[in-house]
Amino acid sequence: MTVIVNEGMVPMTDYLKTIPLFDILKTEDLLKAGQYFKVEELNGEEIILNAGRRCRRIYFIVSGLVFSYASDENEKILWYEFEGNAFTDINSFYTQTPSENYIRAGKGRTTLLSISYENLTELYRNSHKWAIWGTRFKQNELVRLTSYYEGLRVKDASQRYFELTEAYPEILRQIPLGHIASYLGISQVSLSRIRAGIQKK
Amino acid sequence: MTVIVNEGMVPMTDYLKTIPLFDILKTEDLLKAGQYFKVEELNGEEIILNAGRRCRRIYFIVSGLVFSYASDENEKILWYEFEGNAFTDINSFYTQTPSENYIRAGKGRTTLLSISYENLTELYRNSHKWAIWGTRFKQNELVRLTSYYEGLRVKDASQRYFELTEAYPEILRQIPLGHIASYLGISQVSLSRIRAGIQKK
DNA sequence: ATTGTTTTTTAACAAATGTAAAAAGCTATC
DNA sequence: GATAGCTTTTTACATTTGTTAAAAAACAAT
Repeated sequence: MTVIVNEGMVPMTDYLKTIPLFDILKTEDLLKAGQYFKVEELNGEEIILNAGRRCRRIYFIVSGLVFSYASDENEKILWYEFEGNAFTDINSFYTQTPSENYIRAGKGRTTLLSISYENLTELYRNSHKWAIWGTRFKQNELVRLTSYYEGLRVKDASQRYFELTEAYPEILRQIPLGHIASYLGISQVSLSRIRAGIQKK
Repeated sequence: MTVIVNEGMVPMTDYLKTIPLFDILKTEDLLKAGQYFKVEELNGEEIILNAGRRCRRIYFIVSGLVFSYASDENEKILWYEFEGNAFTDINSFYTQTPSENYIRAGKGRTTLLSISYENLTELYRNSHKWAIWGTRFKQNELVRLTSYYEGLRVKDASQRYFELTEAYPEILRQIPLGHIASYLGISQVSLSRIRAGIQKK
């Protein structure tokens, strides 16, 4: 059950300031944008976006985690995202067309900030500062995407697994191994083999 | 040998107008930016970026084609880019750190527009219009990257090969099959098998 | 504790893919 | 048109990886 929290009680800028991505903006810029953002809280593994529907919003994870998976029979995990980062279905959101993927919250409590495509575009049009933020933000997204996907091409699965466990040791313990395997682009059996150290080196 | 052509002879706006990506900008905006861009012409398979060096510029392909490959022993092809599109080493360019990959021009003649990271950032700072263009441009890049890489995860190699040959039939004939195989994420032998129709379906 | 449920590992097998090397096909040049 | 050099296909083999199924382990709950 989606719950929209703290309407007008906690200032929106307080929420925005919890997200490092907004660090380059001044308080006055955040104030200008506050009206466009929404806070919501999810409990359990709720679906945030259904395949076939247009993704209307981009989300910023205040706490918890979120993942997306393909709508084919394998339901392959496409992306996992953690606290402090942004999340959306890139294709659906930026082209405003129906999505081929699902987005779901992880177990436990998840707190999200979000803004609609229309409002974000409007923000860029109305504020030079926010437009510059937009170029910076999307640069970061490009770098993150590219790092992940080039890694998928250049590194082998066990290397990627060990990098992942080093980067997010605690978070990974909350995620079923089947999902991690899928995220790494391998089967759960292969991941078990890697974990067992059967893999050379 | 890199040749910088047409210094001051053909107005830069004429070059910029050949790139569809700049369509949303008015002539006055293009004029404002003309001084920042450079035109160059390459003959043969010249190296545009060496691994280990910082990628200083983002390129727009007026004609010809360009590709990047990893600096590991396999020299895996990471990306092919065609006429009308932008090209850079995303990690190196947007973080201004040394690159792990090479960028090279394809065979034949290649004409490129380019702008440095510093000048691009400056353009965003000086012009709200260009900053908005920047958000739009990077959105497109995000969508293109995501489409390609999600395809890599969800579709099998033969499906991707046939999609590629449908999209760029003439261009593919100029590219050695080893490169195409690498781009598709498979070995050249596997690609030969696909082409021979050994593959089921 | 014991039972039931879920997650993870193991085992056995089949299928796909890569590697290396040889063969065939092209292109260009003398 | 013969030779050399390059690209592509084929062959044979080894390895990896996925699939299915079952066993084991871990976790919850009564």
